Amino acid sequence: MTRRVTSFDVAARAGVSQSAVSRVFSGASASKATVDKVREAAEALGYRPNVLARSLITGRSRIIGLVVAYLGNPFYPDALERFSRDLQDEGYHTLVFTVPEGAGDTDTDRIIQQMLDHQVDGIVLASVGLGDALAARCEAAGIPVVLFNRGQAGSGLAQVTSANRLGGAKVADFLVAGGHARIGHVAGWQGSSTGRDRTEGFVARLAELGQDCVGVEDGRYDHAEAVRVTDLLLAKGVDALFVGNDHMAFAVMDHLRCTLGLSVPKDVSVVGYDDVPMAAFAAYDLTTVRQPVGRMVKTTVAALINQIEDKSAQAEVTEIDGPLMLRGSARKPEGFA
Amino acid sequence: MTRRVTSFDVAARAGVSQSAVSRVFSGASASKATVDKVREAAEALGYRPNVLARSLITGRSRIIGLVVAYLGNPFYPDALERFSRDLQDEGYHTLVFTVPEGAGDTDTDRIIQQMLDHQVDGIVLASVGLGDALAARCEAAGIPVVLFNRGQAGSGLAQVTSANRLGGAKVADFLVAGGHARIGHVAGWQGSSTGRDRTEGFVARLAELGQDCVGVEDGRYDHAEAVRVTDLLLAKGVDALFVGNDHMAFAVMDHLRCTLGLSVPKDVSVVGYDDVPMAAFAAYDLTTVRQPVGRMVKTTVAALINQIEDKSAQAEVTEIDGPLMLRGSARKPEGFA
DNA sequence: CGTGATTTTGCACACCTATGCAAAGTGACG
DNA sequence: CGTCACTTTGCATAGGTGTGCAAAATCACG
Repeated sequence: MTRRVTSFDVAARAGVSQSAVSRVFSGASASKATVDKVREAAEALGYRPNVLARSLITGRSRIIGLVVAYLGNPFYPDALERFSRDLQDEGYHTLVFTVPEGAGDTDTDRIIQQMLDHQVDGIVLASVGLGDALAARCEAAGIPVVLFNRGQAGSGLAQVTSANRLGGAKVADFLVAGGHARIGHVAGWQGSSTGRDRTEGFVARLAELGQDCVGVEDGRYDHAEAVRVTDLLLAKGVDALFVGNDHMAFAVMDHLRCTLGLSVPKDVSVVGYDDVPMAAFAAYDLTTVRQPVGRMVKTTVAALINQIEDKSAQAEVTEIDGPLMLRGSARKPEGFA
Repeated sequence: MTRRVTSFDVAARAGVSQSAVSRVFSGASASKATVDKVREAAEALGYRPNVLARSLITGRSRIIGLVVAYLGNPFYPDALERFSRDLQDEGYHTLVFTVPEGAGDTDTDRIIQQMLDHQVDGIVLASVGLGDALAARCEAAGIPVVLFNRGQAGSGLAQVTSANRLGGAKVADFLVAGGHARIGHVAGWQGSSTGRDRTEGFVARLAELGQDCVGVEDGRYDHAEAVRVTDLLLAKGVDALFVGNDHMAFAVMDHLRCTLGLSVPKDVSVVGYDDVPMAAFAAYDLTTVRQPVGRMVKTTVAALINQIEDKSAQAEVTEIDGPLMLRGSARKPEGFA
């Protein structure tokens, strides 16, 4: 195995100093003549700057830590793929950390520690619960953090979500317009801001419209749990269900149709949240609120890079609106916009 | 922002030399007394070794590059999650690279280059086509590579797949035992070894059983394409379809049931390949060959680490057998084992 | 206690690049 | 040509760790 070719080798061949080589490759000023000589020598030798050495001295690794909890919900692989792509386009790379199923603060802290070890320039926390200690740790280390698809009030951290309250309200409007009289809600995990916000927006709008929600049960973003609480709501005689995310909605629909032999939307209308690709599959054809992943990711990346490049930048809280996708799993009001 | 605490700081406080600190943290030999002093000082100062500096000098980054093409097929997020976890357990981290949809060799090469730049200790290529140049490049750079869920004959690279030929044969056995007379095949992309192997195993076993395959059409692992060729096969009057992976099978089933109004499995039996979590959803209840992701990933990780730690290690080619999961999308032969 | 074998320790350097600083170079203008 | 403003260049050092080498310390044993 042959030794790596270094900037000194290039310098020697080009007849300049090592600094000159460094300057050419880090985009600092240099005369046309030098640039040409260096470029040619580098080409000939197959030189590439050593990223590690560069990071060591600049203190910037151009690596972003992406923490993600559960890829079983297809919303996240989609987001992950886009993060990787968008970050690549910006010259950054993605170090992925998965936090184990029932991870406590200890695990999260260990992961944060590992990210600090790798000197990541920024962190995206995708939908992971986090202790208060975290914000402080990152603050101390001066590492920008953006929460993706989850908020934490008063944390002072930047965050990007969809307009969850508004989304919930849209569903309420839609179901009421559809003439549903007994509406139930399989909520997203109430320990998460997204879950709470969707529920709040939904219930509040129902009230505004003069309807009571027949029942709200926490489905905890879990298949089995969603099915269990669906039965509770059915016992109350619901004719429509707003389910906290698509992933649970699939389980609910399967349960209604295949286990109970009910018809969707004839017996029960079902509305989800996320608009994952699968929601458009004919087997489900799920009416759902779209979370605009693409824009959410782009916004997150922009916010992160902004913070990285300008440490004094404000931590912004962004909500991105998404449309209600009208499909076949819920009765359609006539002429509903 | 306070300066990082270095091994010199710890050394000073512990009253030893910097080398001693280094030795303690890199697990080299040291006296009990030194170890204790260093540990205590490090604890007090909150010292953590600088990973970059360490990597720079050892030439080992403890980072694995994971290249993945398409996360829309839920098989890959599952694998990705497991890779991240298993590698974390082994003290490695995962740098994710996504290769754009219609990427040519140029893109792949650029990605490889970026991984070399980051001095990854090893590379997992998950189901990505690759030019011949690649193997040479990695060979030259001395970086171990393992192909995951795709093989390349004669590349000399290590690879881990499921027993695709055998799997295809199992499906043939099953469908014939089920009394199907006109069997068709929506093949996985024939440009990939997995696609070809499954098809070969399937067709060969059918022949052994004295049956002709009514038709074989390349579905290219793509929804729309799978649907298109399904129509071609239906025109030939098939009563059973073996589909090259679950992801396509869902599209095929949706098409058969929802667009054409056919019954699965009454009119047409459908069998998939992968056993992604969704295959067990009641809406599909897909009979399929399981790819044991867990074991495949563990095997891949083991093979990779083995190669990293012992550069002279042979590049092994491993096939892992998985069972046929009997569900409701295909007619069941009586007493089929 | 003396001697040789073995372990522990510190010194100094290597890994490879970026950057502050001062010297050298370039060009403009009177 | 002289002066000044400005750009380019090389020198030297920093960034934080691992490791070969030789000196020092420890241990075993007669």
